[in-house]
Amino acid sequence: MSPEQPAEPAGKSLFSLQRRERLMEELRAHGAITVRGIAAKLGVSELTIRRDVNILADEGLVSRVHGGATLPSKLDRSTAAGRPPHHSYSIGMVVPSLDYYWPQVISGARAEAEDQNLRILVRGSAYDAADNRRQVQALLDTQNIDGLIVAPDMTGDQGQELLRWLNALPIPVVLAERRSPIEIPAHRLEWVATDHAFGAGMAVRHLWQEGHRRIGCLTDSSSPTSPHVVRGWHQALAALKIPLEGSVHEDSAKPENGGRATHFDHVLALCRKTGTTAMLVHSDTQAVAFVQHCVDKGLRVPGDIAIVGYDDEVAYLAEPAISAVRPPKQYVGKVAVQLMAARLAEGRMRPVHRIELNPELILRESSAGAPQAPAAGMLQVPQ
Amino acid sequence: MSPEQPAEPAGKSLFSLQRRERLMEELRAHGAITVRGIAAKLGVSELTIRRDVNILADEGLVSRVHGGATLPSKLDRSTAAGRPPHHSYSIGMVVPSLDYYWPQVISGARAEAEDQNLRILVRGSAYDAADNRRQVQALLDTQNIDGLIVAPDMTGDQGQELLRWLNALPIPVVLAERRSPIEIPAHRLEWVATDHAFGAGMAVRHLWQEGHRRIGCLTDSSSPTSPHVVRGWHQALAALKIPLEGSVHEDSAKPENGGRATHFDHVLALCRKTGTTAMLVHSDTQAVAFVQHCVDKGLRVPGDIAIVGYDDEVAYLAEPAISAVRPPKQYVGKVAVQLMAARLAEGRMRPVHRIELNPELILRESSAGAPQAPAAGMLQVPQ
DNA sequence: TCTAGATCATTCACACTCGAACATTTGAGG
DNA sequence: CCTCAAATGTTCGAGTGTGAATGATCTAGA
Repeated sequence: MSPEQPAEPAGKSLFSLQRRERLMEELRAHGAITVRGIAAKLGVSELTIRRDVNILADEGLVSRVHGGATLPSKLDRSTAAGRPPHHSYSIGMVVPSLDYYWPQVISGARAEAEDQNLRILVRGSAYDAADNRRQVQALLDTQNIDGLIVAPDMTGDQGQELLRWLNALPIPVVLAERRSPIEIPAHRLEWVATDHAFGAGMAVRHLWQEGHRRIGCLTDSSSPTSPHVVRGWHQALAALKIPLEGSVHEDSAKPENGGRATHFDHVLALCRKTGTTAMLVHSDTQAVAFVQHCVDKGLRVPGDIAIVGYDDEVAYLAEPAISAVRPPKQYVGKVAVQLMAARLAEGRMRPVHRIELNPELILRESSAGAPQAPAAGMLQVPQ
Repeated sequence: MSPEQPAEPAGKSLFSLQRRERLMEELRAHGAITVRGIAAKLGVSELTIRRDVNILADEGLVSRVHGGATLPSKLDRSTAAGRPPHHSYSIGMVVPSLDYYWPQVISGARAEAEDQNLRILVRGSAYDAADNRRQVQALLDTQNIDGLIVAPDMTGDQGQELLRWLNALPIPVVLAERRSPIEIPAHRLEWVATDHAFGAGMAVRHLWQEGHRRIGCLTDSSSPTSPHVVRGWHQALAALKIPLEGSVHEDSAKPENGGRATHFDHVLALCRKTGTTAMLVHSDTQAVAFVQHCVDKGLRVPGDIAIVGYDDEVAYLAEPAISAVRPPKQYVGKVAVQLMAARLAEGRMRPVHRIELNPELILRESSAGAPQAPAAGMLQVPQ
């Protein structure tokens, strides 16, 4: 391998097909890309990106423009405009982040919208109810929205009020990765969400099967996902008869924890004290940092401590690569659009659908094998 | 590297099938593999890996790229040629009754199957796990079933064992009006079910809004639906701050209750004692009989006692016509077939879907209007 | 409208990968 | 023990993907 790579953020080089896949993802997430930007992001030359764009344009998957590419447009006369676009409906989509997690959801939604011949308008928002509402209102005011897909902040009174407001909107609303709580009879709201509790349980069971008997949990309470992960962790511990007290459960978002390194040291100390040999770490960004910290401290992963991340955004980049629970992000977007399309087509007679999707557990190195065999005889070192 | 590391053909070299399995594992873990890397890891020559990749690519399990392989991609047009065989599938369907409730589910399933160009084979079964299994086995043996939609009995050890067996079947399985419990990690089972708890809650809230402050529940514990109805009733009482003790909750399936008339008299006596003016009656067959009984006893419905039935099979036949919660039976069948069709078309990559549908509340005469001025001494009747 | 700067297409070179033919090993059955 | 067939390894010429250089073309801004 040629190690004279220019500062490559992606760590490992991609195959051409993956590169084009990434390119399409970026395109669907942002609506347009620049050759320069993508080249830098993927760590290849601009020429390569141009070639990719040409290939994709030949298949009609993108429209070429000077300096980059956009989603296929009917204004692009180079393509064989064989289909009547006739956008029957327009859907607004408001998501809390355009950097993490959500680009893939958007990508799945865009792909499905294209199949269903729908127009989709995406807006990013802050992680708070007031801004959620502002963004939705903006879509309602300026565009002609027939339906809304949204992942609102649901915390506090503001969140509840927002839900009520959404429920009362005159257009159908689908929540993505959110559930309407039973306390609020938001009976018109449909949703599609990943069953994060199931995902966490799957991770715990996997670690149990690998031989771990003390399995901790490191979460980030600032994320809406976290409560579900913790719930799944609890349920799995109960099912496996692991006592809750004595199990490490730390929150990396608590302000009093000081610096991250300090907190990680604290967590490791707790692990040592309780005999914990495996950790489920929510947000695999955290997991990557945690593994790095462990390695720096001379701990072997997975020998001394096994790690499973949650989200699978960057888990594969770590060294060693981190096993992670992967929510079906593309499908969340896809199913949300399917729900919306069916609702728009069938109207009120269709019953309210609420859909949970199961995540997948991706096994990599960070959780392989039993917890450290203390005095394991040196096995043969063949070859 | 820890012991157990399969960096070499340690112990036993793998058979080709196992090797391809490993290859797919690595692929799932990292999204892509290099021929070189995988060859080194498995201790075989690169050519062997290339041959494996070709085999897997022919089956559409991977996409070939220069230097390795990736997960199947739509951008890979080598595979898209004649892949979708559109060979029509056959679906088996086993339901616990061909008289009550299920005919409409079957009707919805049949309609959707026709749209999707699927063949569907329906079998009735008894309400017990052993017969469920017999019927499913018969379908598997005699017909050529590509998928199974089933509403099994899930009670007791036999029910759990049945679920495990279904989960292990080599064909996709969709449960209808059943949920796989979290205790059993039946992770492959998908389902579509009515949210009966929501339906019961809707009924309670409706009665509350009509002015009732004591709302009882008459259930039939022999039905799998009943626990959910009771749960919804409980949750709604809690939300409305109606104390649970003092609320009438009777089970018409309990054997010691003697004849139906006797039991109904008992229930009415309880209502009188507790000041209950409204009842949610599960299975509207029961509701019809109960209304008849009330009328016979000279009680006015809804004047003296308001009734809401559950299921809406025959509720409209009573005199007066009974308000009832109507589960979206047609849609349960329809969505089950949709799930199955999508699963058969998309294969393993599709995440497991679990869908809840909301029922509808059909308002008729038996629950209209406020409770009448007390004939006997009653508790406070505000508003 | 014109100019400066950016973007694009073409060519060439290089390294790596692929596939075919042939050689070798492995395992099952006679 | 032998034979055959399937699986695997080796070699080598052809093919493929990538990047640098260069000149043509395009866009933005005055």
